[in-house]
Amino acid sequence: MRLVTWNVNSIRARAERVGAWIDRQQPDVLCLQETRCSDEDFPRDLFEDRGYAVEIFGQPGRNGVCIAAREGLDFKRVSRGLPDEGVDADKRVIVATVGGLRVINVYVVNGESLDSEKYPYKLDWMARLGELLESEIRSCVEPVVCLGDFNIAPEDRDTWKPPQEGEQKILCSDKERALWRGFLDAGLHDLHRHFTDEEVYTFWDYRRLGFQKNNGWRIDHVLAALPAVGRARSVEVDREERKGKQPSDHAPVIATFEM
DNA sequence: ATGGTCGATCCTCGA
Repeated sequence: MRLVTWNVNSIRARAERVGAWIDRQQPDVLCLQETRCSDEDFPRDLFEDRGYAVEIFGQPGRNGVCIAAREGLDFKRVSRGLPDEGVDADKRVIVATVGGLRVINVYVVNGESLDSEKYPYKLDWMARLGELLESEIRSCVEPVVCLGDFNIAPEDRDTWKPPQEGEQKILCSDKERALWRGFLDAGLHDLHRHFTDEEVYTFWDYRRLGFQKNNGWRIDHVLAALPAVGRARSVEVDREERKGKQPSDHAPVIATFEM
């Protein structure tokens, strides 16, 4: 089972690259973030023509998530959004049982900076995600996997430019990292760290020649609860996909499971 | 020393 998370930064702008990548990499389940597209405008054919079913949760212009899965893997119990959200809430999470896993695909709030009003929103959103995760882990019969763009570098080695001693920076702040550790305390394991101590990045800013200088961040993660950790075999970042013409600013992360 | 992008949408905002 090849399970993928990839922030594509617009599914319509990325359609050609996403299609070619699927053809090469043959994922079984593909969790995308920042589709940046209304459900009405979503290019379903991109997936369906390749033999994938797709469940979408989008909004015009920003955010938006989807899960595509090889036909036959059988989507069940699909849910959209965090519990008790209004209809106008950001479209940032979609959950489905597919391929024998409980898959929680998330696009965590970026937060912008610590003095932005988006920062407390991020902390609150993460706390509410934490409640969803605990509830899924507690109640779900299938092994739980939560993957996506978490907009968190869990440790200083997960960014090219860690904060100075005593400094608080977005994606690295004590409060963000405490919420991240809360996910781990709930029983989830960071699969990348489960397999390796390697420093790898998943995101490089388009600005300031981020990729050329390897000024990157490891902010796209695959978290797995215990039964799924036992089935996990590898986690790889497809850094090559960040190269070339019109790449997303994030690389895909591929986790494999023996099911 | 500094700034160097991209995408969607409206000519700015968000990342």
